[in-house]
Amino acid sequence: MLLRMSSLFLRTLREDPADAEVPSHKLLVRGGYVRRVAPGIYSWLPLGKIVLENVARVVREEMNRAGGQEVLFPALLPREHYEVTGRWTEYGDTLFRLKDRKGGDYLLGPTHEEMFTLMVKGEYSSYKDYPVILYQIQTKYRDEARPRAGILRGREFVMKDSYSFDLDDEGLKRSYELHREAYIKIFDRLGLDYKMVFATSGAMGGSASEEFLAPTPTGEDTFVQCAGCDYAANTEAVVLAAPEAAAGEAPPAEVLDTPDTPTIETLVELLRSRGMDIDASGTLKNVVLKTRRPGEDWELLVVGVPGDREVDLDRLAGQFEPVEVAQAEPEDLARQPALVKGYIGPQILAGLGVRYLVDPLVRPGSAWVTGANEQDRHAANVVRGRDFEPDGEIGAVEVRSGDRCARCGSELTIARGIEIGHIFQLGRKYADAFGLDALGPDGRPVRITMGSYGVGVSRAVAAVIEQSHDDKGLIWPREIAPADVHVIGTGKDNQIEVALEIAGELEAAGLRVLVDDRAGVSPGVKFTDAELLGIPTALVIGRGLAQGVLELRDRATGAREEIPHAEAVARVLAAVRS
RNA sequence: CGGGGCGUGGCGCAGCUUGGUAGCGCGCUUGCUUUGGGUGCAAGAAGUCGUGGGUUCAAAUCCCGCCGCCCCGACCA
Repeated sequence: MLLRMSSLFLRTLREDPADAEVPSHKLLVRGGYVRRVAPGIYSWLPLGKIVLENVARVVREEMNRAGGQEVLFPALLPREHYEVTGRWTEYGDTLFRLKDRKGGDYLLGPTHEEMFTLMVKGEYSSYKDYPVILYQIQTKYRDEARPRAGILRGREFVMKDSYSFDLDDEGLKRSYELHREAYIKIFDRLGLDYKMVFATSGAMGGSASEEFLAPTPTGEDTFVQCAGCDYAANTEAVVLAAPEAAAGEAPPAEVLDTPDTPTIETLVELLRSRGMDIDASGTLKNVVLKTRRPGEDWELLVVGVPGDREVDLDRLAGQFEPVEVAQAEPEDLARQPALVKGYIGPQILAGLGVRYLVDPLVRPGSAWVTGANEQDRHAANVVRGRDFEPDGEIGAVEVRSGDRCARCGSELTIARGIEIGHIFQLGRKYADAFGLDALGPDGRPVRITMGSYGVGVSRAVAAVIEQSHDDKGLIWPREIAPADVHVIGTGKDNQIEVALEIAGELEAAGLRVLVDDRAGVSPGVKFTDAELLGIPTALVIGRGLAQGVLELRDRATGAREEIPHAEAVARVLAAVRS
């Protein structure tokens, strides 16, 4: 490949576009890689298109190596299949919907579980056919409430999604592992710094799930990582070390008169004034929420957390998906008069038929001061497992920097990252919806179990830039750079001819070459553009040419070295292949 | 959807307070100049001032409505 800048469809900008905020957006636009067409919708110019294809190529190679087979579904899909799984309605406003001339409903695919499931159902029917992994690299659409950050979060984006189909859980696990390994290779090759974080798709779903996050301050996902081991988790899925179990058996629960103590703060203050050794972390706060399945009524839910903690509604929402969670309103509480605001305790919840979940920090056997379900009264020594039994545990507390890792006990820190990949064991949700079975060896149908795996291809381009740029411009990792080497001819003699000559030799040697052969453009402009464009290696044919000297530059390190003209091709090859 | 900001040549902006018919930088065209860090000089091309209405002799500028865009939040398989 040989690109000549004298004819390349490229215009670089000296100023940041007014609508860009994050580095990847600014630099992609300034470097002439992309142009905005509408909010969250971008065109890719020649250099950008090359980079995008490079990322897709890496993804494709690794998916094929993992045994995946590439297919391609339409982006434009009929409503009916998404009706079967309920997603036509469940997906809400984020789904791009449209009508054809006959008034038929269509959508622009946000993800293609339905289509893959149907395709497999249509072709395969025997257990001998399985397992199988299919994938596509396709443009996806989501009508985001607020697209932002340029390429990072658009309404149209390129994504690789793959799906595994297995006969049993063991097979699913293997397919999941294959993807995990493939993703590691992909993101390594893309030159990304990334973390694999646990991202359980919820206490409700419960299947294994991990996200690949590229840590950067501009990321939208919050995760925790451990200072002491390699544990990392999405804040939705984080597991915190539970506190030490109290020694010995707690005395029987007792009810205390605690007038005017509707908040944890006032309660602790009162008890301390009576000489009790207690702080907020020894109290059990019970927060009333409500949940709603799609199309059903709200139900009350009480969540118990240590009194010094806040409930993280976002974290809960992620785990309840697609069930909605919200703070209960006074009128919701009114339906359960036994719940006395400010004095709610878990002791009576089971009797009321109100669902009660606790954060794992509320350990089995732990003793608490909590509400007595009477105005102005609290109860002490209320023990989980003795005086109340929750319906389950759910990570509910707002995670704090300094919380302890459940695995090694070290401190956790909170960081931000861009989600570039996600693998998870879907299970039989879609197979059930469409009745995807294989006929087993015993002549009976076996329900197929699926995995779902995504890589944000266009997003990865932006993520790479977020992690790899400086104040001068882009710094591409070799594997996805638009070219291997940028040959720059400066000067008024025969530098440009020599540049073209060397560029031709480099191309013949198998390199992808960008050559700056623009006449009448000053050296400063060429250097500045080269730094903006970010090709990893540059070869300058300039004033030293008469003495047989060229200059080899490394974009990432800024290193420059004078090399003999005669060795140029060999030296560039060595640099590119290092 | 709530809060904030902004719509003026291709891009980035000034002009609006105090109405008089549009300007700067970048880019683009032509000529000369310069050639290792965004050369210099000169001459040019290019704008329904988001949109509709109103006030006025006169509106980019004042008034009202609408539309759009950006940022923060809500939202985000």
